[in-house]
Amino acid sequence: MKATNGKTFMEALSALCKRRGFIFQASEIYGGLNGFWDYGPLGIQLKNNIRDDWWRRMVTCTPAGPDGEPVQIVGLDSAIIQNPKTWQASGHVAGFNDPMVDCRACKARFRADQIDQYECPRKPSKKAGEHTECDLTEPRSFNLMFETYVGAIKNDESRAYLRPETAQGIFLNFRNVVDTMRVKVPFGIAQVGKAFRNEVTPRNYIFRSREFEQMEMEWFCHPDEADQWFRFGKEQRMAWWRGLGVREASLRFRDHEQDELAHYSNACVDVEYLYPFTAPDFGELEGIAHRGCFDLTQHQEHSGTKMEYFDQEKNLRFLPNVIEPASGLTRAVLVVLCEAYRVEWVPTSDDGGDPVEADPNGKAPEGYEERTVMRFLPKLAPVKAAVFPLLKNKPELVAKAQEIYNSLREHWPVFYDQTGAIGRRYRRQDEIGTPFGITVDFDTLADDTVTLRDRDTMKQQRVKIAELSSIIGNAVRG
RNA sequence: GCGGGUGUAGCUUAGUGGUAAAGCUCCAGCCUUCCAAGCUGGCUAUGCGGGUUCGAUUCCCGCCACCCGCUCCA
Repeated sequence: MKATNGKTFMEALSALCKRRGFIFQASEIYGGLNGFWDYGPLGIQLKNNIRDDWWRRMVTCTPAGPDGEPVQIVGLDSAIIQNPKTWQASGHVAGFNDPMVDCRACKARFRADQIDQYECPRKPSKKAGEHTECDLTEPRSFNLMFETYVGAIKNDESRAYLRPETAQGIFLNFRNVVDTMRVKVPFGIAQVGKAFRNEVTPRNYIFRSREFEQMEMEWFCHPDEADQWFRFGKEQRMAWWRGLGVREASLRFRDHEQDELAHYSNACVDVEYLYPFTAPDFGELEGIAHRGCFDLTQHQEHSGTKMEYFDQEKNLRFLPNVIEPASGLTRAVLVVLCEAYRVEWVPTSDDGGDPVEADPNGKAPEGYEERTVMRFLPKLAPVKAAVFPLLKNKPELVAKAQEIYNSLREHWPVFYDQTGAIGRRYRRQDEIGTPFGITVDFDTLADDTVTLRDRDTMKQQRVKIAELSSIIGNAVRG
């Protein structure tokens, strides 16, 4: 996929992200480290804004459920390193310590040293590998989890793992939350945090990295209601992605086939996005899984702690089923960046109309010039507004601009810039997606009005200083 | 993990077995009454390590990173 000047879209986007302080290669001065990324001053602001929007939707301002009442979801922040038995119970350790052989044909996985004891899933009468369609890989070790050692002694007893997903921390605390929060099934527990996977092939910028951030919610419900909540979660999640300003045509659902379901899952649907590097195909963005009672059962068996829930009203004791929407926060950052990035041609004359999307293969026509702009929704923009004195060598303009800047930054991340020509300052803000430019000129000193410049249309209007807060506030609330 | 390609400043590109050049960006100053203007000055680069050589950014080897295919992807 081409962008401009022969560069691919992703090259142009990652160059902007570096140039403007969104995303840097981790330990860049040492040559980097494959699969790790640092988020710069604007990147962390953007990431936090997405995270906060998810948290608001998931925890503090949940949607109404089928009965019209808001669904109940509480937050959690569990440890990255848990008792290693956690990962034995969850199934993450199994198969990691021994070389494994996969069958490409039937997706089955066998221990290499015991392969003659397995039956081929397709042909119960035959051993693995004996069927004509069997397509076995070489034995390989899968060490998807990062290992570390707890305490001073490094041995098998002290070995622990960096969590490969945040979900298990939620299951471990199911009883704690039920016992302390007066929640009733159905309810959910949401968590945002780092997860680590020693991926074979990190690829495609921040799409698949070895350290990443997840936003997961485990919804606990009665088994009879699980299918209904699965459908509900599916709709809610798609609505959230659209609410980030992602174009409808760039999103779709994809149901998992029976043979690609993970070991814990009864059903799974992916929200997929049309990534520039997968186009014309879509790529995974979020998974919504029906996990049945797999996890609570496993932890109940391995820990000996009862995970059953007792419904007082119905006098029912049962092991809840779990619906899990699991998405990558860092992947959401990538999607928002891809959606926002535009190269446009803007008319050089005042009455030339609105900016138009640039032809990736062409030069700007006569009367137009090129600009790069990040069209973030105001609620996601790292910086909400920039304040400029029209001229920096006029102390009265500078003083007034700084006064406005200082009052606005009480409420939002706001930028102040007095360097260079005013047009140059607007364009700088376009590149980081600041929705509003506020310029203090000589009229300001007379009537307390400023020009408010819109990032997308590049149009300006005169507004009272006193109105700025409500204008920006309304836009940011969306 | 396999194969191919690429590594010179923040970006885009020069160039050389012997002092690394330019434009844009960025910073400072001057100027400037609304969309990357002008003038002056400034910071900043041969991915890392070894070898050959009097001398390596240039030639050779290894590594690292990135890109493109495949592979993989709880």
